[in-house]
Amino acid sequence: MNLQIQEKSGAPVIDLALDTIEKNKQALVFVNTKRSAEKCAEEISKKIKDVDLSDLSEKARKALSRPTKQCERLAKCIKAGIAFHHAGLHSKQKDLIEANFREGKIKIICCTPTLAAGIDLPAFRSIIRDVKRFTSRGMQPIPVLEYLQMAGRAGRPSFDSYGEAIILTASDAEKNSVYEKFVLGEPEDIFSKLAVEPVLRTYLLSLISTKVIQSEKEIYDFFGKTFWAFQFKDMDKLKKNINKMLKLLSDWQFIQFLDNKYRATLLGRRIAELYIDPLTAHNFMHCLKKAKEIKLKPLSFLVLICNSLEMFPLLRVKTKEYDLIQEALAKQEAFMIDTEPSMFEPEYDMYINAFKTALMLDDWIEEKDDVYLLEHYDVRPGETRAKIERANWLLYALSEIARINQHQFLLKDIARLKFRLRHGAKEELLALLKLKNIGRMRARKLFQNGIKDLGAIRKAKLDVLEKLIGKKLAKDIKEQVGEKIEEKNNRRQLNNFV
DNA sequence: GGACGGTGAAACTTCAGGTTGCCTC
DNA sequence: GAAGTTTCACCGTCC
Repeated sequence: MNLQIQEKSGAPVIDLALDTIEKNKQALVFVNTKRSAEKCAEEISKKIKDVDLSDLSEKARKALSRPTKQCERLAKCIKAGIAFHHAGLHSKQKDLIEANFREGKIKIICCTPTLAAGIDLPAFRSIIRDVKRFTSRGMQPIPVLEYLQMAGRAGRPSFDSYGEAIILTASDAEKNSVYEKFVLGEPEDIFSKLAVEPVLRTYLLSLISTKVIQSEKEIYDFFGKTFWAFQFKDMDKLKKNINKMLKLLSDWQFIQFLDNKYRATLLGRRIAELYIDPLTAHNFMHCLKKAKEIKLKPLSFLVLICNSLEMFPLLRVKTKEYDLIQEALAKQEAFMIDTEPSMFEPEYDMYINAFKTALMLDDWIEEKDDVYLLEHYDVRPGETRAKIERANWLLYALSEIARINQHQFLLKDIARLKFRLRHGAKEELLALLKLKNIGRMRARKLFQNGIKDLGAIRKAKLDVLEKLIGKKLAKDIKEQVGEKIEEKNNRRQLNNFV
């Protein structure tokens, strides 16, 4: 098909976006980095003059209690009916963008592959600016499967009879190769992930634990029927891999071999239930043994959990901050449960990244806000939330492992940390945070005004509370601490403020 | 003559996203 | 590998 677009800006992406809007249609622009998504949206929005979505823009700006630079930038774009979308956005902002794109208010979304799959957000055009992405092996073409996902966003069944998927290239040569690879090319074969060690050991333990497979024969039979075996073909090598994992699981005492049957130990069963990598569990156990000899603080636990595969991808220590992080690490060394690898070992990079990630979480529980975290760690609200959730799960797993291994003295500390992590608050707010509808902001406000626990709420005058957190909420928390407030008001359900 | 501001080239820096789980402290 | 950002030299303008 021949597509003629008026050249206006010198940048094909912008021209295409403007053309789409002129046709009164919508488009998704796919780029390969978060930074590019933001920049691209910004550039397009600069060209738009006659649109003013101020209300929507304000909503996006105020999604967090204090707007980050990212919020400001997004708000500016949305004002012109353009948005960017990537994993760094807060979920409130993602929802806002998606909903308003569906409604047709937002015309263009510049995004990373977040919108390629999973979410049903069709547009008239899919504009694919980048078909290469940085990987550990340098810049690599994206898989054909991924191209198909992006292209598949084009064409809204209820609005258009067809859609347009457009790849942008820089030269004729590139145009031809891209056409051959993506448009004419076959999608890649799918490869079984069972071959990856962490996955294999996790499933092996899980299957033994649930008694799906117990004898050696059953184990081989089961895995022999998997897609992995079908693809891999070499059953001897397969058995070797399985045996290696079985030995590891036995050495770690997660399984036992009795009467020709593998059985999960109590510990192994719990680990399978927790669904963490047995290696992570083993490392937790190994480190907890040393816990008694070390003066522990929240950061100790945070580094321990960050230093596991489940926390990937970790925050990266950037060239400029390398010395700073290293210095911080040296200062905290005495509190670490994990043994720090030597600087010359390959694990050191992961360790220092884990340490940085832990520092970020440590600042979060010291009530630092998103603005601070973005400036100091280059971590965006969406990414922070994802890390917190993951850390929460791992802390739960850690406490379960501590319990089973008779480290009862640690349970309280871990539970407190978990609670603090969930709320992003200092220890002193713990009592107030137990109230429904009271998050770190409101709890801090109450605390600063001398209301420091549930008893203080009981004693506090209603009008004092009302001034601090509003009428409805004041009554609500009074009732939560067991007082009855006479007034026939509809009780409104408020969202949790975390 | 010096402060200031705009411009552009060169030097650096950084680089997607998704899933798993439990209950309460 | 390349986009995006930062840095810095250079030049013109204004007071």
